[in-house]
Amino acid sequence: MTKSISSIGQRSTRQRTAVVDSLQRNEDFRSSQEIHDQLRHEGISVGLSTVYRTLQALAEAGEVDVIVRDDGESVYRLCSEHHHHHLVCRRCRTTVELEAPSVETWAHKVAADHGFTDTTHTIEIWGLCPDCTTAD
Amino acid sequence: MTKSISSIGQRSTRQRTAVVDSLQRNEDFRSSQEIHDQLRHEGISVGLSTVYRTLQALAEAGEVDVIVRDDGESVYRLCSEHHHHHLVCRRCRTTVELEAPSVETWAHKVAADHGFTDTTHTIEIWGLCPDCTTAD
DNA sequence: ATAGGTGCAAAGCATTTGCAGCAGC
DNA sequence: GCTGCTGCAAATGCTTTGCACCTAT
Repeated sequence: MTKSISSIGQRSTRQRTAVVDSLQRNEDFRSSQEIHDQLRHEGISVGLSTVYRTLQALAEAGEVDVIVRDDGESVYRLCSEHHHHHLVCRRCRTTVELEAPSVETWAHKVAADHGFTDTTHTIEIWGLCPDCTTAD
Repeated sequence: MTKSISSIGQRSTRQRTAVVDSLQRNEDFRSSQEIHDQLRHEGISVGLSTVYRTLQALAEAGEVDVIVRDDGESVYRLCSEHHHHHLVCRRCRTTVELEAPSVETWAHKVAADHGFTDTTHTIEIWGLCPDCTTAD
């Protein structure tokens, strides 16, 4: 299970394990800095650059989902094995994972119709979750 | 026609006119810096901060579309009067404006199903346009 | 005349990078 | 012991801000 995760790099280090562990214990998208902070609070000292480098490697290896928030900060989350999208609370960041075969199909069809190749897409839905709606 | 554009701020200045003009003459998404560069090449001197401030104001007024690129840079484009999405060439930035009523519906429905309120969504499709595909 | 706008330079942030030291293998 | 990994600090790149000057009204 941790097997596939350690598919990045050639060595298993305390730092990488810590970052991956942190990802595994969290459902929502978090930035490098947030992950770094959490580790620090847990008493685990890992350099910020190492966190960045690790997340980057994981993203390249396809082990994590990356989305760029409206403010330009990149946030990461371990992803399930297949493509999906998210419904995110803009206040508390609660995240619901969505599957949308019909939208996938639509995206590829539309792109193909216009002669585009090698397509990818970004679909994110933002809103207020039930709790935050009530909290108003 | 320029009327609605001048809806930001209280004064009509050379600089704002220049930025809006530049937007009107371009179909694709461009960053503040790119717009600033273009104006400079046209011999129009406008401070970079002014470009940023103007685009920000336009975005707040809903006059332009903003999307955050994968690298975290914000890019702007005058938007038509209604909600829509984009198919963008990741190499040359050619942009096709899309309308997708079915996807709109899907997004709102999915959000509502999970009890989310006040929802918005981001849908961008990236790929290589026909020209750039051929250029390989 | 008088606020709102502008421009510069400095500050802020997230992220990347160079390099010397450290540690898996 | 070699090589990859780490961590610091400095650098980078986009964006924001403070502040004095300018200018449309």
